[in-house]
Amino acid sequence: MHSFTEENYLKAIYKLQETNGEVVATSALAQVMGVHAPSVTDMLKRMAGKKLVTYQKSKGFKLSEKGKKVAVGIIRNHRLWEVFLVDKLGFRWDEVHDIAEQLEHIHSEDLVNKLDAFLGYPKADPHGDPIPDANGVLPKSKSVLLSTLKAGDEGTFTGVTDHSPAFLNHLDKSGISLGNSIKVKGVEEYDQTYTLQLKGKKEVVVSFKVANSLLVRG
Amino acid sequence: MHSFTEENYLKAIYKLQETNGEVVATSALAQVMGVHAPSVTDMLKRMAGKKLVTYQKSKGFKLSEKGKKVAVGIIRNHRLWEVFLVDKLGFRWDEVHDIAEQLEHIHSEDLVNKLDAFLGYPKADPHGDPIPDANGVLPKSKSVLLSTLKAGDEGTFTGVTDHSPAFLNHLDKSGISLGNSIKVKGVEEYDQTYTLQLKGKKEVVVSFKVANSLLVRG
DNA sequence: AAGTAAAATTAGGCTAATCTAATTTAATTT
DNA sequence: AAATTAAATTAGATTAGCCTAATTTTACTT
Ligand SMILES: [Mn+2]
Ligand SMILES: [Mn+2]
Ligand SMILES: [Mn+2]
Ligand SMILES: [Mn+2]
Repeated sequence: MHSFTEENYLKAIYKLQETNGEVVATSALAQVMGVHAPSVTDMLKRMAGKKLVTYQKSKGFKLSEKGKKVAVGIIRNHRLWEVFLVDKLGFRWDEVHDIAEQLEHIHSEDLVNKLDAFLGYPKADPHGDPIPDANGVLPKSKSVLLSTLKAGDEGTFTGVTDHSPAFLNHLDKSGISLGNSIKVKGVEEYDQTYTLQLKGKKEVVVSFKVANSLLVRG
Repeated sequence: MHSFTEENYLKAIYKLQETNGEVVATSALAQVMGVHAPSVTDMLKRMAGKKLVTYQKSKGFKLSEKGKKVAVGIIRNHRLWEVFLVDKLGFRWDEVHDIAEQLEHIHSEDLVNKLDAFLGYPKADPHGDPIPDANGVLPKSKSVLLSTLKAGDEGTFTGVTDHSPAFLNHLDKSGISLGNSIKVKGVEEYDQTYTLQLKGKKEVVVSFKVANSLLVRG
């Protein structure tokens, strides 16, 4: 079907469109793919030939409907495998991403759907990212960054925007886990340090850097 | 690490050495890999450069210790994934091979060992093929072909030598499953048709072609 | 509007893995 | 032992995905 490389480009373009708007720049894609700009131009021409992206010379490009479908499929695979690795095999949430990067490219509709059933049709992966259903429908998130809350606000910790092992480990050490109820006790004026009250646990102080990578739902 | 292609070559060479003796011919490998002879020569030169095979121009080649280790690792992956697909996801034994051909190339020691534990350290895959342990040790099989038995002999059905879905489906239809106790009631002189008594079940008649693809242990 | 800086593309090359056609080496037959 | 056939290798191309260096296009300043 499609090569791993194509699938990785599609996924990268999808995520860039999600965060940076419809049209993607060659340089931005080169950066996230870890290749140089001419390689992207080259690849995009081939992908445009296969109708996976719409491409206008020097104007940028975006996914076609077909390309979007493939991208969402890969994301579905990735997140379901992450759930498997954590829930069934006992991996920690900071260990699974790289393995899922490989597993996401296994081609079998049947497999991913049976895996989905085996896992009990999870709605989110171990990092709180929503899992597209078999039709490619991805629930719209209602979460906001913890850094947008003020003293007195409350919410539930639903996800992270930084997926690095370093950050995830830091959260573990701080005793903050997905699903925790969080109340903002105070925000330091000077450096925006957050003092949090975790439901039934002790208070935790987190930097702005951390607060700015945590998603909460009111 | 190694490319999928390299891994597939290594696995193919390993299996050829197992059945056809130490030294493998270019043409034989080309045949099972589904490529033409010059491609094999080419690939072998590269693999010899990486010390995965020992190669003497026009004399044939065999796996190095290093190459053998990689091959057995791939086989371990393949067979464990097949167990997962059948035991956990509910696939039939005739459906899993192609998916396992993909899964076997996932690179993670940690993953395969956790999978092994999750499955309860199975000794054989759904087709009865032995699973190498984490050290690459592969139990020597004590099974023989059903076609070598005579009237009155008994045994347990432990594996197949033909892994095609067509054959596996045929066995299902005949009501013959892995682990069944089998007694040879008689062998037809003319065409070597076998009449079998399955423990607690009705008699089954199978052709020589079938008897010649079934492994039994005395 | 012209000049400069940044972004994108073109041109030309490289490697892995494949191919076909031609040639060489080894094995069999007579 | 010579002739023939079969197996293997060499020679020369191709494709996907990448690279660097050079050029062109677009965006931003003055
Ligand atoms: Mn991930
Ligand atoms: Mn994730
Ligand atoms: Mn198999
Ligand atoms: Mn098998």
